[in-house]
Amino acid sequence: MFEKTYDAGSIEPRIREVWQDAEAFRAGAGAAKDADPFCIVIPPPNVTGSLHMGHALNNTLQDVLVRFERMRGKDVLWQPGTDHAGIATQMVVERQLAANGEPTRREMGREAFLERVWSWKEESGGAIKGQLDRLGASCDWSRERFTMDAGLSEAVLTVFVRLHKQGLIYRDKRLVNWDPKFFTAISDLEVESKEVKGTLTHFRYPLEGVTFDADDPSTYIVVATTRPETMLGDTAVAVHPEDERYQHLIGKNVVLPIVGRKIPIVGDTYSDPEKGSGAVKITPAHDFNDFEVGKRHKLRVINIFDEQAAIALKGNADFAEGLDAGVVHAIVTELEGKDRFEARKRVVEVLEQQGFVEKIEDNVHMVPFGDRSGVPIEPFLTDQWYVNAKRLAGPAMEAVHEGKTQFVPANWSKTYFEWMENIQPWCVSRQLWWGHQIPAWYGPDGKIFVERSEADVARMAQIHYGGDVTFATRAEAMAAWEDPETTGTVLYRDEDVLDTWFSSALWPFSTLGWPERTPELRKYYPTSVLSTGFDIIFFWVARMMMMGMHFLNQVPFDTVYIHALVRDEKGAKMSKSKGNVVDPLELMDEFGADALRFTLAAMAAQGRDVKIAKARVQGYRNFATKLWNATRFADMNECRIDPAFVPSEAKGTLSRWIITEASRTANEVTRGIETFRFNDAAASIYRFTWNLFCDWFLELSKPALMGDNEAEKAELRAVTAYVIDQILIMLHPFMPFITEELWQITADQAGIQRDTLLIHAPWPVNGFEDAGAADEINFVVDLITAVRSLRAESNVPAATEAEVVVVGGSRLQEGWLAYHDAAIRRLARANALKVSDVAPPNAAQSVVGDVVACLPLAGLVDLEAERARLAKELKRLEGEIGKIDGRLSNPKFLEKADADTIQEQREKRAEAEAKREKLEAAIGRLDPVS
RNA sequence: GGGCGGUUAGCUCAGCUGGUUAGAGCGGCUGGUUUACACCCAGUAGGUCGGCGGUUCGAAUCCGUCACCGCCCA
Repeated sequence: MFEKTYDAGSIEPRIREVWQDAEAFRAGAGAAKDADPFCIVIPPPNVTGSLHMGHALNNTLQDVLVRFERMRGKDVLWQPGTDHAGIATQMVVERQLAANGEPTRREMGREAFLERVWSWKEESGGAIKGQLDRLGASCDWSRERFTMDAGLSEAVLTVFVRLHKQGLIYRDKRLVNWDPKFFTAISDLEVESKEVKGTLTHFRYPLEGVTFDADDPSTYIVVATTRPETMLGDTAVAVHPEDERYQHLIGKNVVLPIVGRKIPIVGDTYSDPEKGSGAVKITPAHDFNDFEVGKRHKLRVINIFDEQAAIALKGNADFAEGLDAGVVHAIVTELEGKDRFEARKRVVEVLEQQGFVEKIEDNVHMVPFGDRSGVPIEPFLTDQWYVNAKRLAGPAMEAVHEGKTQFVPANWSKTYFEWMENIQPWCVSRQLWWGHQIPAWYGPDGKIFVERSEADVARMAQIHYGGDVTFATRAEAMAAWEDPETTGTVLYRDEDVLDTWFSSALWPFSTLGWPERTPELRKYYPTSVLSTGFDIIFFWVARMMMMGMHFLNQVPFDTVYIHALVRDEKGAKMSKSKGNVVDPLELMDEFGADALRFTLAAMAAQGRDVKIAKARVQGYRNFATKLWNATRFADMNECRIDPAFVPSEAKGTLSRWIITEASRTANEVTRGIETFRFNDAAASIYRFTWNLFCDWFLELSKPALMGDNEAEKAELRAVTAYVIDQILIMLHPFMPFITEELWQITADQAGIQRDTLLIHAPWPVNGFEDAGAADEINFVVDLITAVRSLRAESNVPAATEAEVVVVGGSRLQEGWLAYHDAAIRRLARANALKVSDVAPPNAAQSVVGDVVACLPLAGLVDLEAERARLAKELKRLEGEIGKIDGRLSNPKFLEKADADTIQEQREKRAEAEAKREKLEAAIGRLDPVS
């Protein structure tokens, strides 16, 4: 039964259950026979995550697509799941341990720790699933996957081993972005550069063979740095080869202060003569640019830090080489173990005392921060595993060039290409425990075995070494290798895990069962659409493209839809630290999931940011209520679904008009969704429902519904029920809950059984069109609007009924007026509707198309005001006619514009001219007869 | 420094391939207990489409340029 008001909070959980019981989201549910497949893989949210506005937007849009295609009868799979989020998850659990005062990760050991993470995952992970459910996301939860589950881990293993055998994964010693808080490498995409107020310290490096004199610039060279402490690892000074100031010094040495190392002055274009002194210090172990300079000049690479970015010079052979042992000892005593910031201070102090500091300036510069840890990243020289991304990028770029995958909006392909063209080797190893452990084993001779399993490794190792092969932890293996007593060969497995994105890159096919050749893989791959934010193009889209092309030789998806970024009302990016986060869960609590979804869809215009405003959500909540009440009204008037009703056979023009409009709307909504113009689709269904169906159709129907023409009444009732059904269908992808609920209620009221739930109801095709009916109803609508306007402007009290006289109507129009007499009188608040050849005296007048609506208001009309109003309208019209005349009298326009346009302008002019004449006549009538 | 995008009503935004009287929602104002709905109804005000220049018969729409704002990459 119909409750008085629509209550989203109580309806939504019930509808969710209905879908669940019907397994309505299951792959292929509701599909037509031999249907085309339609598949979307969800961008896997972090297992630690909770629903934020970006998720809400993205998943709403995906759900609109998915529900739409499902209703069109396609075989739909929306594949859900989460990723394991290496660093984030490990962090969460470590924090929990700390809060409980439990042993740390290192204290409890790898195995115990991983157990903890798993049990955390089982209990608290994946909260987002319930939140997506709340939103109405119709993913096939029975197929839910997790990047660490067995199947996906198998895929990861297969990919790693194969890429390694193909030479596309390799181990290398390079500078990485090192996170000194988490003690792990991270990819450059996980680094955020931020502006920081720091200092620029200018050092004087004395030239070799001259006596240093701070007052004599010819005895030293000035270098400026934002990171003074790294000078301990300097191995050169670079100047621009064409810089006249320094040319004579290239090839000479300077003596590094404190350290005493003699390091060369090299000529390299990296040094910018315009900047600072034009000379720069080169620290290959601690700066990416310097590393390149170092390679070009074969400079030594001296690492001065440990993994916490604290000074580590004790026992550091690279550092000690070529230095006086006493000096090394002094430096170690002074600085050993100090972190980089303390060391910075101390180094500057010492150099200052010795006169080596020329000046220290305030300086704003960019500093790289770890996006998870929030600490400055340290370029750090380590052994890591790399993917040869350049090789994989080729086919991935080619596929987009050839249009096999299309970006929507197309512009984003630029971003994709830009990154792909400049792609760097992808560092995939992470010094974490939570993740896919790298399938690489090390032997005592430095040999590395990359295989799918320990058994495979054992076999290969036996061939390589002969004799027994056993496995141990890294520490144990190292000890065994040192121990002369050891018999056989001891191997240990790489302790590191893979970047989470490595497994995410396989998502479009690993979730479908790859490397098994499953039926799902065959049916749904390549998937249809990938929907995501632009910030993920590099992280994910590009990598899925690379992996998909490499391993399946097919693109992972036909279309990449890039949605807007959600911002707050003022357009600022939402972030917890700014405190401007709008919580979608709260919005759903307050206004319902349908309202939130509709808002997001309506605001998802392409190429724009989405600024979420509460008032907007409220407005669409009101829309849901409006629909609810309209349906309730229809029910009160016994507008019941009539299964025998055939819309194309409706007789009344009002019926034929609204059916025409409904089918036009269906076309618009269809096109909107097909072209990812969600806002257009949403606007279209909104306008139809509220402004046409509720405001006009229902209002115009009222007299007939109240009247006693039973045949007419019966048809209107059937039409009303039919159109409501159409609205429910078209609106369902946007507002699934209220529509499904009404689908049930209306069926119950009609005492019929629906063939399917609304979620599987067929989408409308092949529209009905009766343009003649539209002419008639539009005439009536315009007339009513004009009369209402006249009343308001003439200050006719709402309660007063006035007479309406229509002047100059054709026979046809007079017929319309007679037919709709009751409706017009009702909506225009008229006690009589008359037709006349002459306008009554002292009437307020308004030109409606080719007739004039008159409101005779003896004594009530302010003639001056009326004249002014009509004159204003006349002026506007004359302006318009003038503009059109300008065009039509321009020979070049007639020559160059196409025939249709010219014809259109002529028609417009004729219309305007006719209206002008009526207006002039109307003004003439206001003059007292003289 | 390189690239991308934005600037349209008080606010938030539509306006696709040039020809519209430049639209919507919110907000404002006026008036409303009409067989649903005040989360409503009716009416109404409000815009030199950021500036300048160009292409064109015709520019909010295309091109250039400047200004301001935002984002991405160095």
